[in-house]
Formats: sequence, structure tokens, C-alpha cells
Amino acid sequence: MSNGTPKQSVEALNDREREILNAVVNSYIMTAEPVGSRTVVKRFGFDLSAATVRNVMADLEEQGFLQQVHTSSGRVPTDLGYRYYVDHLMHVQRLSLQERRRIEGEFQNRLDDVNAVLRHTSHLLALVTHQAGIAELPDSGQTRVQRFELMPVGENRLAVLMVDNFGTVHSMTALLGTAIEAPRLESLTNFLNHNFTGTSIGSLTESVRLKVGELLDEQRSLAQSTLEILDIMPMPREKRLFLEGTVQLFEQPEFQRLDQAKEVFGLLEEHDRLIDLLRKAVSDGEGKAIYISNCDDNMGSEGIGVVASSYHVEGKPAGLIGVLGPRRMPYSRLTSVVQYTADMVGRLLTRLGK
Amino acid sequence: MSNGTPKQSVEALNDREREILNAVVNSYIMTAEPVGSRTVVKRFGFDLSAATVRNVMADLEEQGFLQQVHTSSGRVPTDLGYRYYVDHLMHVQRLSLQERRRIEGEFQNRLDDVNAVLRHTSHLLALVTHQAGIAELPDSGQTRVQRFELMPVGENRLAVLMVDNFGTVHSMTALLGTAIEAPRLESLTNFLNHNFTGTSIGSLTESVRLKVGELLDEQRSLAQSTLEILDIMPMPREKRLFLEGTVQLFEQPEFQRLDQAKEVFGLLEEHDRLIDLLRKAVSDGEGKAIYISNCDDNMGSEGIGVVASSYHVEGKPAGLIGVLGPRRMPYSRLTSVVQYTADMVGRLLTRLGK
DNA sequence: GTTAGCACTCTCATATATTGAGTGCTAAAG
DNA sequence: CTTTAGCACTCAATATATGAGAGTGCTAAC
Repeated sequence: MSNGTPKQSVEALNDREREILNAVVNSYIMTAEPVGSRTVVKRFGFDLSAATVRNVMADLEEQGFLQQVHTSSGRVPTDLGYRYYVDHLMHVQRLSLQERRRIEGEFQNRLDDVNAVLRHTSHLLALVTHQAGIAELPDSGQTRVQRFELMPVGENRLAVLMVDNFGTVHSMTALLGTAIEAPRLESLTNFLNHNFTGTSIGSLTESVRLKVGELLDEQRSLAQSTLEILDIMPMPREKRLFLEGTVQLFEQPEFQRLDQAKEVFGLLEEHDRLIDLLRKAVSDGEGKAIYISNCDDNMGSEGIGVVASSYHVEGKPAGLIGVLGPRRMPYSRLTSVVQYTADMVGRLLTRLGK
Repeated sequence: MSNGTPKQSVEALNDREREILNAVVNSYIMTAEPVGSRTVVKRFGFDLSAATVRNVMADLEEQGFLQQVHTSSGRVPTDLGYRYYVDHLMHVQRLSLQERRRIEGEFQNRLDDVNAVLRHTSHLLALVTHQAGIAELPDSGQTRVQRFELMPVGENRLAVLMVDNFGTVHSMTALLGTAIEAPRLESLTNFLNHNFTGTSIGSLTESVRLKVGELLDEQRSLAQSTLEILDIMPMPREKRLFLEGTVQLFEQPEFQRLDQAKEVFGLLEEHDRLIDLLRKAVSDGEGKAIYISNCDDNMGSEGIGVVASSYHVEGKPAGLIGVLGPRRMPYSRLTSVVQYTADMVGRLLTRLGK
């Protein structure tokens, strides 16, 4: 209604508008420079005059897809512009055979450990995309207990070891009030293995709690001990993601300004927020899993973009991987890289999980 | 001899020179601005005229302690100037009771795990000093094997668990060529525990290799298996240090220039280089453990300073902690903070190591 | 609907003057 | 011989003017 408000009501653009928007975004992605009307006709061979393009661009600006950094400079895509580009204009670039080979090749060696796989993944993503590569560890709902082992450590400390279905060993230390004697320890171990093998890590505490209620009196004390241990034991609050290639980000022209750079730097330190962004990408991006920062959600993540994809283990979504870079990123290429990599990771981990 | 060469031959400064150098360094540490002669007399109440101070400062420059960023600006300490300040001028500021209380208080809770202790330490250092806090894990020579445990994982994988004297559980996975049957596994475990309990982690592989030579034929095959496992098993190449508070660095005015900032950022990513710097500090600093970047050793660490201290476990140096910041740091305060913290950490870990 | 033309705007780079902090040097005072 | 006052000089930082270049919006003509 009012002056500056874009009329999004009819989001349908006509062919010419779409073509020009596409051109502007593409040009901006490549050069990081504001795009003018002349540039558009020249670089993309439009059979139109600059003046015409100018008119169209003015329309696009009115509709909120483009933006002038100042009166009379070229135009730059807004977040809405990117969104439209990503959702309707961009045609996902298939990976060349060469690129696919490269990714596959990188996954050939040493695949014996979930951590190794995902560290490698983040590294690979960073390498191939020249952005920051992120890889989240599998959801604790997807990893299941395969076996418990208890080891006394010192007088009143107990190491609780748990192997999950991926073969990763989780170790936690519990400080006990009273020492536990050897035979009791053994029966406790048996009790744990007998009752909780196959339980997902995420619901472990819950399961134990439930089980205790069901039990006969004879086993009650065992169960009680279990609870005691699990209560004291800090739940595996381990590293949740791998992050690599962050230095590359600061090569990008948009992060040359120090305030921007500092913001991103802060973001990279907070892994929880990174994971939130990945999640947001997957849910926002209608299958394309692209998040583009907009000023609305003030997550302190202005000016960045995220391409993410979830990897599946045994058919179920287990975790996320992705890349983070400036808002101006070659999404058309990145989406396929990320998706392909996610495929590989999923297949690998499925095999690893037997 | 030649023009610009400072005559370090007689490093002895007279009282006035020392006082003025001290004033300049102190002023620069506080303000991060080049210091002029007038500033010195005013801020430090010298009973001299600016002109006199000017002459002295010119002398100090000739001797290589001060430096002009350009003809006719105030002076700034050189690395040599800092070095002299740290070694001869600075009087270590004792910690206030309040500060000591704070540090002690922070170490009261949850001290059940080496990792937790050191993560906490780096965090604390960052918090108290407003610089980047670093804490290295105990030297692998100091941590000794307390117990082994072997668990089969899947068909041909073996989880090797090792508890060290601090109660930390190290777990590694070894991929085996052939499956190992249960009884053999047990004897292997016994073999390991019997022979290698008490060995330091650092020399473990070495010890095993030696032992194999000494053994009778009957036990030979066991030893052989051990070697096989240890060879395949990647040696605990775990996280070696904790690092926190890095964001604060970029508040400092010296890291406002992007090229400088990027350099430091790169340095922070490379943990090996950080540890080298800590070591360097401890060996350079004649008991004060302060490293000041100078252009000579081109470690890519221009413009930074490090205050470090080693913590001792059972009387022997086990690891390093410290802070990293711009070269201009309030060393007089930091040294005591770091040393006091190192004391605490050492005591804590000694208790933990029984 | 499209285009050419033109006036206008704004950034960027360059040149120029001004100010202020600080220096080096010299000559006089202690 | 040491200290100081005075003065000319240097240099960074700031503001100011200027022109070029890129790009726009608008209007009138095709």
C-alpha cells in the first residue's frame, strides 16, 4: 500500500522479468558488483536496449526483488530476489563426471569411524565449494546401543563404555557415592546389556526410567543402581559437528568489512546456531535446502547463505551436512555438490551401521 | 656500526632511560596510541621538560627499544623494548584477593575429568584476561596406562579401550584382517594389562615393540597380535588443546586491520603452531614465560604476544597453559594470572591422577 | 511497447589546503 | 655539561573541491 512496500501479492513475473532477474542474480554471483542495465544487455546478449532493461529492473525493484545500494548504482538482489532465483529460476547444475569422481574418490579411504567420515566430509565440502563445510554427527535417535561395558576407575569412579551400532565407543565417567564390588558390577553390566541393547541413545535415560517401574523386586536394586549411575553420568554431550574451511570465507569480498567479518566469526564459534541454520535451510528450501539470510529473523546471520542436505541412514534422516558462505553463492552448483555428498555419506554410514 | 643498527652492546640503561622506557611502554599498553614526549611528562608527572624527554627517547630509539611509526609521530615499543620491559622493568602485579578467590571459585565444581578441567581452564583464562585462553592437555609422557580392555565390535573390528591414570578413557578402533576368537581375546587383554600397565602413553608403541623381542616362543604369537593391533590402530591423536575467547581478540585495535586479523585467525586454527608458541614462551621468558613476536622468527605470528606457564603433575611438568593476545598486553597482570591458574590446574590434576 | 537522448545523482579517485601532534636542532640558561 | 625554550619542519588525518564514470529516471519520438 504505502510507498516502499513491495506488492508481493502477485508473485508471478512475466518471462522478460524472470530472464532479467536471472541475469542480474547470475552476474552478481559472479562479480559481487552491483549490476547495471547496460551490463545486463551486454553480458547476456539481450536483444533489447539498456533503457528497456532499466524499466524492467525498476519494476523488479518495486516488487522487492532487487535493490539499489544507492541512488544510481547498479542493482543487487534482495533476499527475496535470491529466494525467487533459487526457487524458480535456477536450474540445478548437474555435477560433471570429473567432480563426481573426485567426491567418490575422497570417500574411498579410511571409512572405519563415524567421526572420521564426517570430519572428512566437512573437509571435502570446504575444499570443493570454497566455502565453510559443515557436517553434523548422526542424530542420537538414530544411533543405538550395541553393548555396554563397565570399568571401575580408581576407588569410587566408574567408566561407562557404550558401543553404538556404528562402532563408535562412547565413554563417560560417573562419580559414585559408594564403591561397587566386582560381582555386583558384573551383574549390573549384564543387566544393562540384556535390557537396553538396541535402545537409541537419545531415549536411553527415558527407557531406563521406564524399565525400573516394570521390574520385579528381585531386580529392583539392580535397576536402582543403573538409574543412579545414569543420573550422575553426564549424557554424551560430545562434539556435534565438524567445521572446516572457515578461513576461505574471509577471502570473499563481502567479508572484507571488519564488522561483517566479526559477525560471521562469532557465528562460526557457536555450533548450536550453525545447526539451527542447517535445519532452517532444510525446512525453508522446499527440497532444495537453501537458507538465505534475511533481516527478519534476526539470528545475527546477516549476509550469509547456507546450502544443506540431510543424509539418511537406513532410510531415515540421521543428520545434516552443508556449506556456509556469503549470501552471494553459486547455489546452482552447490546444491548438487551438497546433495551428492550427502548421498555418499548416507550410504557410507548405512554400511558402517551394518 | 652502520647507520640504522642499534648498538645493543651495552644494554645497560641509566635510571632516567629506564623510567622513560617504562613510561612509554605502560602508556602504550593502555592506550594503543604512539606515545609522544609531552604525553610522557604529563601523564607520568616527570619533573622534566618535554624537550629533555625527547632527547632521551631519541637515545632509546637509537638503541633499538623504541620505534617511530613514521617521522614525527609518537614512539612505540619495539619487540626489544617489550622484551626489556618484561625482563627488567615490569614488576609483576600480585593478584588481589578478589581475583584469587574468583579463580579458586571457578575450580570448585566438576573436576572429575582432565578434559573438563582444561576446557574450563582455557575458558577461565579467556574470561579473566580478555585474551584468547589456551590449555594444553597433559603430555602423553605424563599419562600412564592403567588398564586395557578389548571389545569386539562387529565382525572384524576391535575397540581398544585404555584407561589412563587420570581416569580418562581412550578408545580407538582397529580394523582387523582376521577375526579374533573370544578366548584369544581374553588372553590378549591379560597380556596387555600384565605387561603394559604403568607405561606412559607416549612410549607405548615403543615398549610393545621392545617387549616382543624379549619374549619366549610360547607368548610370541600373543605379542605378535598385539603389535598387529597397535600398528593398525591409529595412535590417540586426540585434541591436544583447548582454545577459547578468540572472538575477544578481534576487539583489540591492532587487529582491526583486516590483513593482521586474518593472519591471527589463521594462527588460531593451527593448534600445532599455538603449542609451539607456548613452548617458545616458556623457554624464552627466563621464568616469566612471555613470548613476544619479533620479525626474526618468521612464524607468521607478527604482532602477537603470549604469556604461558607450565603446570606440574606430581612435581613434573605435564603441560602448558597460557593466553595469547596482541603484543601490547598488560603482561604485569597476566603473568600472575597465568601462573596462579597453572598452579591450580597442576594441583587439581595431581589429585585427579591419585 | 520500445528506444534514444539528456539531465541528474552518486561513488570513487585525485588533488589541495588545513590542522595538530610530535620531532630535531640550536642557542641560551642553569 | 645538562637542561630548557623556541622554532622550523614533517607527517597523518581531515576536510574540501573537482572531474570522470557508471547508472538511473524521465520524456519524447519511433
